[in-house]
Amino acid sequence: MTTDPPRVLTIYDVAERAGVSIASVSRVLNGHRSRPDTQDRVMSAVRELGFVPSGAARALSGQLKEVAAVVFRRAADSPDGVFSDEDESLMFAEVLNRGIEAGARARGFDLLMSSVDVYDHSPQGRIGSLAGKSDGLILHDKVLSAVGVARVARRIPVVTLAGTATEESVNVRSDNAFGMRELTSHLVNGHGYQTLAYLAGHVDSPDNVARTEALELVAADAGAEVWTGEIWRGNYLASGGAAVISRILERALPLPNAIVCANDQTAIGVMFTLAQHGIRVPEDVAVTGFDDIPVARHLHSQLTTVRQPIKKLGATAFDALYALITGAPRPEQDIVLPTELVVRGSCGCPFEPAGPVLPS
Amino acid sequence: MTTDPPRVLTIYDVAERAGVSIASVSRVLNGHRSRPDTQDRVMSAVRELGFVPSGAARALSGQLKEVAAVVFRRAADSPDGVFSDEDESLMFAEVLNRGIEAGARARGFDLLMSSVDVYDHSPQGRIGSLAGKSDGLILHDKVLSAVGVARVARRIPVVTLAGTATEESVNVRSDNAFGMRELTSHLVNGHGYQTLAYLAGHVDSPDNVARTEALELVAADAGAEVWTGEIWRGNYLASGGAAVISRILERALPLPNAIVCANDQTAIGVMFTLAQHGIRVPEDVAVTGFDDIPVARHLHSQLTTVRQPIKKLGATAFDALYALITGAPRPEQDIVLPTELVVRGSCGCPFEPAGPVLPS
DNA sequence: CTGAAAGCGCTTACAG
DNA sequence: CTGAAAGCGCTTACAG
Repeated sequence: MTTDPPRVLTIYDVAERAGVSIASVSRVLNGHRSRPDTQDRVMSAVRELGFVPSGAARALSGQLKEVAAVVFRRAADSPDGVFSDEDESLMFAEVLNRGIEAGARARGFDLLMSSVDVYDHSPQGRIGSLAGKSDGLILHDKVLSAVGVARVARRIPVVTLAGTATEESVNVRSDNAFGMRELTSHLVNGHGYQTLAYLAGHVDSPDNVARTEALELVAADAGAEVWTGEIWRGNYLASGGAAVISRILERALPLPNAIVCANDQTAIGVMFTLAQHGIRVPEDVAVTGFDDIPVARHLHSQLTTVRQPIKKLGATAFDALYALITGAPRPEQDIVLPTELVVRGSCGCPFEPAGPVLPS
Repeated sequence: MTTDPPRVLTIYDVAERAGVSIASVSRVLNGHRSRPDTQDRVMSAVRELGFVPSGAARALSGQLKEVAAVVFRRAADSPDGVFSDEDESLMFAEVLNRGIEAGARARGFDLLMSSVDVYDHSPQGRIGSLAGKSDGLILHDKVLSAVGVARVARRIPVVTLAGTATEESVNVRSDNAFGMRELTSHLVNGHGYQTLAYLAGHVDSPDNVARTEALELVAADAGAEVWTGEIWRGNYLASGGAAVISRILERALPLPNAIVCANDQTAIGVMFTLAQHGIRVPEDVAVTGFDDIPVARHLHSQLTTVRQPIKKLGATAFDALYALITGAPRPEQDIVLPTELVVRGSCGCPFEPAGPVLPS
């Protein structure tokens, strides 16, 4: 019946109300052994007061913050019209984050999300600050160099996605080589295509390297040509894929039998630009993707691609981080999840949509 | 040249290395007055050591955590096929979050993102924990009841989005009434439609209430009928819109001249289901949305809708929260941003796409 | 099982 | 402008 002061509550208030010491309150709150009636009194006091412990104080006393920081790159709004809100479509990174979220939720962790601009070449500051606010870091592809990762990983647990494992950090990726081998084999052996162009992602990303190599290997085996090089260089974005095709067509360069895109997003740009020029997929040229992002099945024509278990990749990354944080048995340094070829229409296979697709 | 122990660095290490007291280190780090040479020595030590201050300790000493928590609802995967990864498309909430992020970035804040399941009716626990880890909360629509908001807002700064302002919290919303009046007037006065159905969102959400009222008012003025009621009740999701239309058609109930959807996402489901049944938009029935989410312009037919400044809404919410946190002059309790009618083809207007749209 | 007390790593009056 | 010291709100050996 007394009006409590609007001051923020501490464990002392709870202790006073429950008639016990702050140590007991702390123990009950953390589920340590204590007499049932002590528990009751503390819990009642907590409930009546609406007490919420200070995360900062817990963390300072050596407890976990129960926060994992996730860092990813976000494209600045690109200037060119059509794909200018490319970053506003749900792509790979977003699905990945949902997977991480699912993993985090299961452990009662919250996620500190931090995007760094594509053009920010020294996100060290941001990442340092995140390290101070979290128990561990999950870094998407291309956020930090291997050296940068190694440095940060010495201070705080780090898991990279589609990166490279270091001495101290764990990497989670999917089996790019397997997926690309299956896809390439389908194209050259299944369809008999003789010329494949590889529309690359960031040339130095491990994913991109692995995909190129697998493609070239299988194609060489089957005696098919692979076109690569400067002009076929994209950036994992739809706008990049569109730009490459525009350039090719402008210069009236020949098209291959199939354009193998580094990822689905690139394929979206490619198919769009081809359509603009009246070039039909797959009749005039086959196009394939990589990832199987949700929109892939709503495209025209429906995209043949390699499915990565995107959400699972995210959840696995969190689990690995959690193991690192809690000092559980160290997870493998390089965790590889399986991929799967998904044949739809854009490779030239007859394809009947399994169900209705979104109106478009 | 000595190997430092792998122990985590503190301000004491920096002080020792710089040959000053920890107080001086703290001052330099926080940009307070100090002699240039003190600054230099401290900064050098910080750099050489790679020191990152403990967020927990700063927070415990009464400093800001520089973290804002954002809570939003996320639909659990719905069981029905077509829209089952509805939550995997970039919709309203995601764009809103990007706006919040932009605002936060400008102030050096990080965002603790936390989604609560649609069916979680007591997210108190999660929200309590977030309150302990952040300087303030931004709550999306329908996360907490007004009473719940009021309670939390007594402990920590709170800004709600599309909610209701309380004594302690600030609300940010857009001008639903204005937008809906414009839209309705366009339909009844511009097109002369006599019957409008309102496909509702969550019946008790303030947005939904405001939209219904505005619609009914303008329609009544023009002598047009508005159909509402149980059968026209949706849930802001595409699957909800689809379900309503399916039911209507199953029972062979009549269609109105125009279906005014509570939001764009609902309209997507509506247009999809109409198309399935061979009913043409806008020839057989006009359809409109609300929000102008990015995909709205890629739909067939292109959606006439009311544009909310979604990103700006998010950024404004953060700014209001920041004002609350820093004790700046208190922002208005109810901040209202303008809306704008966007006429495209789905209302029956002749409409020539301004530019190319995504292939589909 | 419980309480008194030290300690986590910072910030900030308070003297100087 | 600088340093010694108190204090932020918890957790956890250490005694009892």
